[in-house]
Order: sequence, then structure tokens, then C-alpha cells
Amino acid sequence: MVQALSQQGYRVTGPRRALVRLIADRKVRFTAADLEEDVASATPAVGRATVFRTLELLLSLGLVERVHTEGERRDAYVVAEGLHHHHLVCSQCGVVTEVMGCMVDDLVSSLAQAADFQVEGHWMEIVGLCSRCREAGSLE
Amino acid sequence: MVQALSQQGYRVTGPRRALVRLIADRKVRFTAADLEEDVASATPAVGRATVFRTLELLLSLGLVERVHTEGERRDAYVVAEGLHHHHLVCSQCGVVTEVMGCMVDDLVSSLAQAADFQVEGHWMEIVGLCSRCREAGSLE
DNA sequence: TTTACTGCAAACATTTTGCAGATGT
DNA sequence: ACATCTGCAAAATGTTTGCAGTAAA
Repeated sequence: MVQALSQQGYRVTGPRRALVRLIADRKVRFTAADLEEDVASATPAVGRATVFRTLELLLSLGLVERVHTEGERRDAYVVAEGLHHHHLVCSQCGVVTEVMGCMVDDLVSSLAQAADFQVEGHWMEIVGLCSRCREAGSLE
Repeated sequence: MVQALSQQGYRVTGPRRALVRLIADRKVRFTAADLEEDVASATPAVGRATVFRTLELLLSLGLVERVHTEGERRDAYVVAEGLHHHHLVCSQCGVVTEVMGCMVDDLVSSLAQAADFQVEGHWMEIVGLCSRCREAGSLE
């Protein structure tokens, strides 16, 4: 990620390094506030604005993605793993599993065809319990 | 809609009537701000707070739905047409077409099964050009 | 040495809330 | 009558921006 920054001509600064380190191997979605909190205990002097600006930068480079959550006010992000895909989001632990969308793409085009619609893009998200949380739940 | 309100024991007031009238046959997504603006020219004295409170009420009754839009800061809504379904949203005119989700449901369950995931819900939205906008575009 | 980047604080935009008064039922 | 609903204005959230100083390159 850091490499990607410098390759694109952006400066590799302390705050960016710190944030990227915190983001890089997150497997769960996170918000700007999450990062702000985490960076505060790791590298005290990184400001709110920088968190937002860095996220926007990473977003524009395609290194992270913004994801929606029904009923959630603030934006959430996930590390972008590859090309087009979809998310399975655990409602308990927040883990995001990615699913390549070959079948989804087919479905999308057939639905669109039926409605005489020219597809520009699509978005799909499945919410539920991941296997770990389901098992943990059934033990109680 | 008005009927649904009174049946559920909510009062049918002037502001609610005015808002429902503005919402009822919208075929495009709208935001709280849109409504606020429209209601201002129709029935001057309806406040911001009432717009939000009424939307929340209609939402809780399942009469409208909240929809996301990538990169959109404020919440948007559409009139809820039936049970579970998905949206085709025109990026040009904003018209929302609903698609019943039988095939989507199947797909969702097979994806989830592969990932050992217990589905609680899913969300899908397709963005593109509706047939009308596509035709209009090709005439230019 | 240059100019992109940063922190801070103030500005913004949207949504929520407290409250006294208006209004359906 | 009485509780629900309303407008207003203030508060709460979440994000963006202006600016003077800092630090990559």
C-alpha cells in the first residue's frame, strides 16, 4: 500500500504510514472514527482531518472501498482485495468475506435485460452470521 | 398510506397528509431535503423536524424504504411497493424500478452456503440507464 | 528548497432532540 | 380532555476546509 502511494507520486509521510499500518490487514469493516481512535493510542498526533484525507486518498487509488450499512450514519470502509466482488458481512463480529461475483454478474444482466435496462454497475451485500459467530452463539 | 397510519393508531395530521401526498406517487428516489423543499411551496408551515419524523414513521411502517447511493452523503428514500425486492436505479433520471427477488434469493443462499454463512438479509442495487434515458441519449 | 502534507479549529451539512404550544380523536 | 404531534431553535454527528507551520523529495 505504501508502495502504491509513492509510485503514484504521493508522499509517504508518518501519518500515512501509521494509518496504512492500521488499515492494511483489517479483515473487518472500519469507520473513520475507528481509525481515529486506534491511531490515537498508537501515534498520538494524527488529526481527524488527516484520517479523512488519507481515507479519501486510498479510496481514490482503489486501495480501500466504501461500504454501506443499512441504518448506519457514518461511512465504513474495507480494504479492497481485488477486482469486482461482493461482501458477506457478519452482523456480530463485522468480518467481511469477499465473494467473486461471476454468478452475480450473470444474474444482474438477466434481470436488467428483463427490465430493458443498461447496467452501469451494481452493488450487493449480504448480512448474516459468519460460521464462527454462529457456533459461538449456539454454545450459549 | 394515510389509511395505514390511522389503522396503526397514528394521528392523521395536516403535515402528515401533506407529506404523504408528496411522497405517494413518486417514482424516483427522494431525500428529506427534497421533501422539505417541495412541502415549502405547497404547505409553507411544515418544519424540517416533522419531515424527518414522518419519514421515520413511514419507514417503521414499511411504507417507504431507505436506499443507499454510493458517494451520496444524505439518506434517500423510495416508496415501498411490496415485499422483498431489489432496485434498478437510473443514473440519469433517478427512476427506481423494482424487481422481485426470487432468483436473487437463490443466488444469495448458494453464495452463503459456500462461505458457511447464515444469512440474515441482503441488499442489492443495480445502477444504469433505464430504457427511456438510453433512447433519449442515443438521439443526441 | 520547494510544495505536498499536516494539525488545529472553525465551518458545513444533515439529522436528532427538548420543549412549549397546537391539534387530532 | 388528553395524549400525540408540531414548529422552532439548539444540539449532536460526521465530514470538509482554510490556514500557517512541518517535513518529504
